[in-house]
Amino acid sequence: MLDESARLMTVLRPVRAGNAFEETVERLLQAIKLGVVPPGGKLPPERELAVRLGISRVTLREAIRALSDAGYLDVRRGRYGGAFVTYEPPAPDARELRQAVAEMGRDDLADALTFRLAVECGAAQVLAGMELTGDRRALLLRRLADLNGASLEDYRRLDTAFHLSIAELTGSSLLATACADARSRVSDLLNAIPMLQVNLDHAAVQHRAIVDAILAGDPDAARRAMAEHLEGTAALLRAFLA
Amino acid sequence: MLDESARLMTVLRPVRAGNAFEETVERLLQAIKLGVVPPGGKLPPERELAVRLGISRVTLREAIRALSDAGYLDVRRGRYGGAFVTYEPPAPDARELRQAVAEMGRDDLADALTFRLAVECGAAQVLAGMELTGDRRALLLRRLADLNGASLEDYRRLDTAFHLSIAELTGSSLLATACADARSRVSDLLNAIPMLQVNLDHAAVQHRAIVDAILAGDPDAARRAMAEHLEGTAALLRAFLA
DNA sequence: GTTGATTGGGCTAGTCTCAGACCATTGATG
DNA sequence: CATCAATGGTCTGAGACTAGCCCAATCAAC
Repeated sequence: MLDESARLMTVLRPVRAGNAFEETVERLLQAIKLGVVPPGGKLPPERELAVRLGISRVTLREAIRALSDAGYLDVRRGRYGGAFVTYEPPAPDARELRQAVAEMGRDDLADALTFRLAVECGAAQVLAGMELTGDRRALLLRRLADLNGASLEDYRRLDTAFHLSIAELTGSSLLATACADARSRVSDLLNAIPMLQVNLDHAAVQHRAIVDAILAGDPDAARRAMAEHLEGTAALLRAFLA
Repeated sequence: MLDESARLMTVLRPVRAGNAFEETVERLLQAIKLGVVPPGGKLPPERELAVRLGISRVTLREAIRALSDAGYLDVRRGRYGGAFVTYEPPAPDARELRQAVAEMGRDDLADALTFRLAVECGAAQVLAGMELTGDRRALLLRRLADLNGASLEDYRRLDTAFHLSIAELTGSSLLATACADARSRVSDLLNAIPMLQVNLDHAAVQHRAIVDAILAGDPDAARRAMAEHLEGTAALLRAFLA
């Protein structure tokens, strides 16, 4: 896998991850699990959502039906109806963690963690190297404050929001997409990690360091702080698996 | 675009970039332009390639036909036949550069450059943080030597090979894919930049610094060297556009 | 030469997906 | 209580895509 053929594997990979139905289910699940549409929130109307996703209403409805059957959504008819998110992240549980890893495969896990480390550090570095308007600085600080004031129930969702905001603030939608993808690949695993106060305290310090480095315009420090933070959670994951 | 709806735009984006035919053309073009299949080289047989790309042979043949009509491929029948790459990167030309940027849009260009900066710096950082076997160290050095000994004709292709090797060596196929995608988005622009000896000399020094930092296991230095290198080519691009 | 393996070229029946139209339900509003 | 706008539910005909099969061309090996 070290020779020229590695590049063939990379570029000549499947054009599509599955059929339209499967890919749509995956995308909606990403929106739900990342908390883009929070519990109790409503997806956009079918007609609008189908246009956004670039698929037909029929296919979208099949996907919504599947997620409804699986208990992620509650679909209601009539005006002020819609598809409401009923999914709440399960309580952290080391047993579920081991199962989730088994489903995913250890190689894929390593791949996902490496990918996440690279793109999130890259985003932090890039953002720290940009000149930021007051608006953007304020948004970053607000996300940090939201996270620090979060209940245990909201913590994961606001943590996601904080991390994704860093990528979004770079203004690169490709980078934002990559970070969202990276996060959703490890989302189930992160949710399964018990939230101990010690870890939350460490995370808060690290989050603060990341924001400080970005606002100070220090790409090196931002990269280092983000790397330290992500390595921390990756180490937690590995610890629960050993 | 700074509020919650940014995440809706990111996650609820089109599920598919186009139909199977279009996506296949795009993928094959990526393989050709990145030099994964070099000029004179042959694509895998249709039956095998269709399986790899996860599409039907009919769709693949339509794509090959389109690229053949456009002059990228020469298709020959019979045993030892196949689809041979005839495309050679056009000679650098500032006029073509301006046109290529116009086709792509300045916002998309900024997006692509930001994305590339983030993922390639991330890859360099991650690789520098790993323990590398002798094999892998040797491969990296060989890619560097190949590049330094390249003719002007081969330079771009071997430069691509060098950069992509860094991502591939991390072992993360997600990261390798992201870097290949980033590179192909700016490939036409890079090809249009005149290759002046001064710039090549600068690049050689920077490539050396990147490899040294990676082999020394210094993620910070690797990130910094890669950022400096990429900012250099980005600056060249911007200069030719101003 | 003849042969045979390999490769592109082409056809068909069936499935997936789509666009668009129309129906059914709901609940705020007058 | 009647209305009506917004939303999910359903159907249909057309086009895209696929799997599988067989044909045609080429050329090394015998």
